[in-house]
Amino acid sequence: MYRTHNCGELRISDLEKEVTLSGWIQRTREMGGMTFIDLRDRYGITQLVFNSDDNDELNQQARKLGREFVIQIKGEVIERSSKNKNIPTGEVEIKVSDLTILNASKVPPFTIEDETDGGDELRMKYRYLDLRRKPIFNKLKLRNKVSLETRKFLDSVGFMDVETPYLIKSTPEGARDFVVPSRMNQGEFYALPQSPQTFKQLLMVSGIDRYYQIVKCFRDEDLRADRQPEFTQIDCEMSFVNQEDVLNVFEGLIKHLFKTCRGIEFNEAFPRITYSEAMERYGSDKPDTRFGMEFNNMNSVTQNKGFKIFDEAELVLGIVAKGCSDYSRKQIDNLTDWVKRPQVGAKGMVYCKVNHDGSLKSSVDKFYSEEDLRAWSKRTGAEKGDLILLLSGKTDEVRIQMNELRLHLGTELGLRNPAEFKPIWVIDFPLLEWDEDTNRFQAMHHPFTSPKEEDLHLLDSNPGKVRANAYDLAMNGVELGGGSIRIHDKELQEKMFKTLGFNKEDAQKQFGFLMNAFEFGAPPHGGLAFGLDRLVATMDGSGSIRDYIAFPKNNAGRDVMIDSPSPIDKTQLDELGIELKN
RNA sequence: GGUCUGGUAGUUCAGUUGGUUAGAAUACCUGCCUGUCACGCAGGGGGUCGCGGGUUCGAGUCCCGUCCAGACCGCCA
Repeated sequence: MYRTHNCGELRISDLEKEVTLSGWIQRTREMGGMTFIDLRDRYGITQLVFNSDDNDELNQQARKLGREFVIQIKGEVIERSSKNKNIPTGEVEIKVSDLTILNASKVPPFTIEDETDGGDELRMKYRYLDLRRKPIFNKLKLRNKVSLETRKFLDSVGFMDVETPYLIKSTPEGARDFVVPSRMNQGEFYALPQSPQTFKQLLMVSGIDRYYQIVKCFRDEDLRADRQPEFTQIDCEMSFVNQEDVLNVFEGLIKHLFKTCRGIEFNEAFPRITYSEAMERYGSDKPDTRFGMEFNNMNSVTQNKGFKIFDEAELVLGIVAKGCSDYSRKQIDNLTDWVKRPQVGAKGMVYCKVNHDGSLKSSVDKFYSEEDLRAWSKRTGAEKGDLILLLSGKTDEVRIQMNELRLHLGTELGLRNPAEFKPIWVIDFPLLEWDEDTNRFQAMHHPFTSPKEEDLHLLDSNPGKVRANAYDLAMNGVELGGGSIRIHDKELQEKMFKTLGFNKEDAQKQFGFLMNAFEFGAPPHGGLAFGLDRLVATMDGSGSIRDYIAFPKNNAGRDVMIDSPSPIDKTQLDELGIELKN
């Protein structure tokens, strides 16, 4: 038997017990004739004590042990003469009578402590050591809890877990596919699913009625702090539902998860905002509503006063930075430089200070009278001590730029509290968006999304104006997930493919299986998918998903621990019928 | 594909206008220390300054190229 107890459970009530413990050596402290060892496992730390007065040989052995050695000990639980209130086991220690080294360890390349000295690169290379650290372990533990509670909740409301295949068919729509060559079908390739979308719809045709799956999805696109090439979705689909039904069920899921995993209760219904309103007020389809600083349309109070930049702009937007009227010239210059970076791309920024004495000072005083500026502060609701910032340009561009500025200022001013959670449903997404590169419309969500009934008549005349039965859940500026009510009618699905520029043959070749299925009694259905990695990270107040994945990939899509991807040898290539270009 | 930031001891970092033998902390090793718990004290070892080229009397420092890492833009139905 390797252990009678773990390293986190012994208490003062266990005094005089003979116990066996196993674990890793966190630290050794030598005190002349005494040696203290912190023994660590997943559950905690227990102090071992060796004394040369009792057993000099054993004490000498203990001194030879290094960090991260795996040992097993037998001994008696005794009361400490000086106690450590910082750890749960701090009142007791083990007077060791028997010591076995189960495995030695090299000196670890970084310290296995909460505040490690290891950098990201090193931690990823030795991820198995990184995972020994409590902060990282706790992240995986939270993920486990969220995953478990998701299953409990969805099961309790009748959802059934069904697995769908990972080796499927490549489609040109959407993200790039990871492809897998087929040995038995040379020259042909499987694709890894970007999502189980079509399969879950087919399961609705099968009468599964309520499906869910916590499932890996794969996208061969560039990475970000919140994007990995393989990621996990909570993927769901329901039959005989409208948008309202779907939103209610999954608002219930999110509330359940926050309550059970974080002890946070949302008493109100999640607010809803239409896509167009979200763009007008926040310039984003995933607004961070933890703070205000909403956009104000300044066109009527800034144009036709002789300032050419504003006069020629399609849209002039203003936001208020609370209490920032005493920003120095340098601070404002820094902000201006920030919005002019290529990543944001603004041409410039206009400011107007509403000073504490009520006077107004702007960077464009030459063009605007005091009265004009009064109108600005009235329009934006700026008060004494505030700073108004204005950007102008083409509507789409200036909204994106202002969104960046708003989030930047929100961060700078400490308004984005990681302990605060503000969910918001964004609804009524456009069905299509114009793609400049291919000169055609693309599905904003995916080609199976149903148009709003009342907008159907626009599908031929003005496709860009058609709204979809599509919805996202955003929280704290993060898109947690989204979904739609799907098309379940073959004719409409065919028309959709036509609008997207598919000819009939291609549509049949790629999605014939789905349209054929629609001819055999497809029920109305819809669903939604949450990104589990993002959800867990957001619930934990973190913007990066990497630490919530046991073995993540780096910026370039590489796993630096196992060093993949890697070349394969010629024999393997030959079997697959593949020849490399160079 | 692009922009930005970084790469110096095992690790995290400092290193001034280009100028002596490249430092600190921590980790590691040795010795001392009987109530430590970030123990303490004394001593010690440890460097191809990512790599290649260039400028210079002289390069960790400047220039060019390249590799690696991170953040972002494009991309992500």
